[in-house]
Amino acid sequence: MVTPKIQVLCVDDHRLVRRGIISLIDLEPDMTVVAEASDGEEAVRQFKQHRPGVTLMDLELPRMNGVAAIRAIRHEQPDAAIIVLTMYQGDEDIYRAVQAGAAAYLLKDAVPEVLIGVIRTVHTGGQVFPPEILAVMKQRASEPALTPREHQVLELLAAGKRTKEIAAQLRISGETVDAHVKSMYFKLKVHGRTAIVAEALRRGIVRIDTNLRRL
Amino acid sequence: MVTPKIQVLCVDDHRLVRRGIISLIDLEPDMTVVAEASDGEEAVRQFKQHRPGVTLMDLELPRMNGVAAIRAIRHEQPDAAIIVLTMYQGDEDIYRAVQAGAAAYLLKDAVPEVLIGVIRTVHTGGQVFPPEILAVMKQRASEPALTPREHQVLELLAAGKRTKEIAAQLRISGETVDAHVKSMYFKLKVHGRTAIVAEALRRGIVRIDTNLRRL
DNA sequence: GACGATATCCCCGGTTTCGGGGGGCCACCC
DNA sequence: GGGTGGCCCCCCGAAACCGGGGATATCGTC
Repeated sequence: MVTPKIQVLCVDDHRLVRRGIISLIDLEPDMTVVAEASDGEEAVRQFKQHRPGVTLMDLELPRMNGVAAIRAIRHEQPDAAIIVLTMYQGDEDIYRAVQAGAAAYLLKDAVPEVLIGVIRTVHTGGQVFPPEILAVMKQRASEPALTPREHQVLELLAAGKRTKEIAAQLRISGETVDAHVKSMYFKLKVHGRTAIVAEALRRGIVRIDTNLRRL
Repeated sequence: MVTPKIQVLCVDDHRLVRRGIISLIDLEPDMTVVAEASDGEEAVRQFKQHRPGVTLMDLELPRMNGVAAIRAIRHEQPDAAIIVLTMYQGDEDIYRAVQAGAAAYLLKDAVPEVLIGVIRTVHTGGQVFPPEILAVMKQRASEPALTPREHQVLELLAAGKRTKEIAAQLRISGETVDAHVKSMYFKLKVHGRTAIVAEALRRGIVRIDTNLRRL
């Protein structure tokens, strides 16, 4: 009698990483990688097509980020088991991914055996959050969230723009920009323009775009 | 008659990535991974012990960064063939790694066949720099370099500190800090505190420390 | 309909930064 | 011994930012 294998979808934008994960999983007799994807949109497509029992998802993806992909997949199938497997990039990622419905959160330097174990666990409906991840989640939950507008302002701030430029781009007055910035000083408990940018980057609230320089 | 295999040292802090690389290389009949390392210091140790024909090196490593490890290895053996295999993190990395003596620079999403080919090339003394990497090198070479002092100031600036704090920490006057900052405005062609931080991060000149939050 | 959260705009006094300018010291190289 | 470059210090007016305060409107929720 043949037990059906656990079908895994592997999403990561780096070929070599996918390669490593696949070689690892296919070593196990009771699981197999049925599809891979290198960006968020493809991940959703592949999910719809293959309906894998478990999805392994990186968060930093081109075209559609991991969190958005998780949301799309869970919208498609609300009980989809998704494991986030990513580098640590700040607390915010963890919070967002869990909000979006991730069933587990692992860092990329996890030992192979743990990954295998987690796949089995989430496949049967379980969740796995290591203690350090849980600690971040609890911490984060106790902190005030930024409003959408504040987030927009923060984004532009982190892009190096100054009050006037932000005001122009958002079509609001400079005073309003200031008001949002001041509100964030309180929420993030920092003082100063550069400090807020540093803190936001450290927490992973915003990112800088590191693309190969436009030539 | 047996041709000796190309001996490879694989350095990366993520187990899964090493795993992928190894499974790839060991598939080739004429090469084999003889050692791995997950941080810079271990990389140097392993190099001394095994004297591999080719070293695959990530740049973001704990304990000793990749560039420093490259320097240490080349100091040990000036003709050591080292391939940098990393995610793109800003132009500065490329420049520094090449300065340190890297024989090739590949991005982590390179196709496996390319990696294999590059290993063979550098093993016979060759160099491989893809056109986009070359372009960055040329561009960077034409730009003014920051002085050590400026770099220090930039680091503190990116940590969110303001003029006074930087002055205190560096034991210089606030005016001098300003002078350095102004000099960098010119060199980096930006205006404003937040802009200089954004630009420095984008280029990879400085980094923010993203460690799991100290609890 | 009252309430809370969000978003907008405003005022104001004090501090910091910006962007010019200036000069002096030292070490290294030609 | 005269450059050159890094580093340090200073001045000043204009602009930006800081950190309080308050006012109004909207939009949900309860």
